[in-house]
Amino acid sequence: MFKDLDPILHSQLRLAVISLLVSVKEAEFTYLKEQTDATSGNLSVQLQKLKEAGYIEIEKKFKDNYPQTICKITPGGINAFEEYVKNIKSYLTKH
Amino acid sequence: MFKDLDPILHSQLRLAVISLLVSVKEAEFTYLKEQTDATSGNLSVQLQKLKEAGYIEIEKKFKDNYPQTICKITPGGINAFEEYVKNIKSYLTKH
DNA sequence: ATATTTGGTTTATATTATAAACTACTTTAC
DNA sequence: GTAAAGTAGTTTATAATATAAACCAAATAT
Repeated sequence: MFKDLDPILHSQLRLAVISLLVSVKEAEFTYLKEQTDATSGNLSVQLQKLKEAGYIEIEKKFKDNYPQTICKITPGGINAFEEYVKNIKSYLTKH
Repeated sequence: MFKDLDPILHSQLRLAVISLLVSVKEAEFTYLKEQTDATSGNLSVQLQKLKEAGYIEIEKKFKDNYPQTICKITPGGINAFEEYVKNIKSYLTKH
């Protein structure tokens, strides 16, 4: 009846991040922070978790002398997102 | 861009319970436990939280000598569910 | 030069979710 | 009639999460 929801994605911030990365494919830390309205600390922690889960890759560079963190979604991340979307729909309609 | 998700409903078990109660209007503890595949302890705790939030009402009776817990959704619960459904959709499509 | 800003990370704390243990009673089997 | 197993939960303890606060290193502005 109810499909299990991937706990990695069942988190407001992590879901928002993946939702963004699914379309843009690549985004800066600051862009994600802006779009999700998260605090830096929270975003930093949640990005690490998405990375540990293999859902995103994180690349650290420098841009105009400042550190720059770039995030990209992986095929596993895309897949997990699509699964999640499919599964949560079982909760959203009346039974 | 992303709407905030009611933390009371952004929980797999509580969302499942509300999803059920939205259609059936009234259900026993044991029925909810069966349908959601939850442990008794977890269900008990989450029902209390839904009650504290004013999303459900809980009535305790006896049926055939056994204790019976009946749950009903409130107008506030219905409203919160509909809001939640609307809001989570902002996460589920590509941006 | 020192104060502030940028772009983060780490650590500590509060909140949640889950599981395990327990309560209270009933039914069934001996 | 009493011991064992089952019903219907609640409470408590533990693990997992989210959030905030503090911190770091370097750059820029005053």
